[in-house]
Amino acid sequence: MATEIQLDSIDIRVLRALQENGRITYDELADKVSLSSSAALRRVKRLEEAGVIARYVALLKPESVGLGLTAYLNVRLEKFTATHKRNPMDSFRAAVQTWPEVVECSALTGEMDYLLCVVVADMAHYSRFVLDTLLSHPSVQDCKTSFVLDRVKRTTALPI
Amino acid sequence: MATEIQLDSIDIRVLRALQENGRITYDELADKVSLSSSAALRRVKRLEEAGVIARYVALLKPESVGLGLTAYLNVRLEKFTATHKRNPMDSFRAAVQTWPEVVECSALTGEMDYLLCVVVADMAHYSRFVLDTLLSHPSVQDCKTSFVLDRVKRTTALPI
DNA sequence: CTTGAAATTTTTTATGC
DNA sequence: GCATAAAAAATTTCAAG
Repeated sequence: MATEIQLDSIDIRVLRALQENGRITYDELADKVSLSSSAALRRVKRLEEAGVIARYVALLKPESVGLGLTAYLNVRLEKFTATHKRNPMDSFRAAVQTWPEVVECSALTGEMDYLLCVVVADMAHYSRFVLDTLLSHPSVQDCKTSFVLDRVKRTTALPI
Repeated sequence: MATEIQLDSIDIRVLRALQENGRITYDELADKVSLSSSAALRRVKRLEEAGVIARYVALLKPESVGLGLTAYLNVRLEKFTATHKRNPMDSFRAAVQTWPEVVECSALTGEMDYLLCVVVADMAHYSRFVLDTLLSHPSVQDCKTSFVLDRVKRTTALPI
């Protein structure tokens, strides 16, 4: 799972194909990488076991499940002082995991501490999230929002 | 593919399961949503045809394919003037599609025009991307980078 | 130590109820 | 919606390079 493994050019082609289509059959995959289907299977299993392939997922179209608004939020946390029972960072990170609207959260270099990507139904939902959830959290000092006007590119495929 | 379809509570549970595991078998899925496997299949096919399920993909662990550095870049484009042969916006959007390092690109509200998420091997690779590719593009005026220190949360699962 | 062909098991898909 | 059956795919086995 955690061990670094050596990837040859066939592995890379297998991974590219699976990033493109996670449900490709071993016959099709074998064709693409010029191997037999059993050899293709063995490659895939090895990559799964080594943790190179983390998981397989279905990707949904946000609008078709009623999620029409995406926003990026730069969040700044409170400084850690003796008055706090708990480290604001730990507290915030734990909270983020429980907020379903947050689909991405990264700690960043620069002035703002965290960048969040939030997916919601509409502006009313967004407003409720920021006021009742995010800014109500004791670790959060302030945030700045940018709304997504247009998703120009979005891929889960890593550049390999 | 584009038509809005009505989703009932079983559809939602099917979608949740598939966002979790895109390779779940229809038997397992049927169990989870308390349906027969053929009924589960029909639900999934309907959701695929309606475009609710966009695709199935494998997700890779970035570090295991040698991609250790992620950055968010706020990009500002040149204003459109008569000197330009082409609208900078169109030109930039087309270019972004061809840059494999860019895994996300969104047009945003606010001062900066675009937010890019860029995945690279290391700082040398990042530097080359910014200097030789991004800033060399005629449509790009300037950019500000924030590096990802830690991915606190990252999910492809939409909050349904 | 990896491959590929064939055999076997499991899953997917179509059909009738 | 379900159960069954046929087709397809995944997985195992095993002989060979």
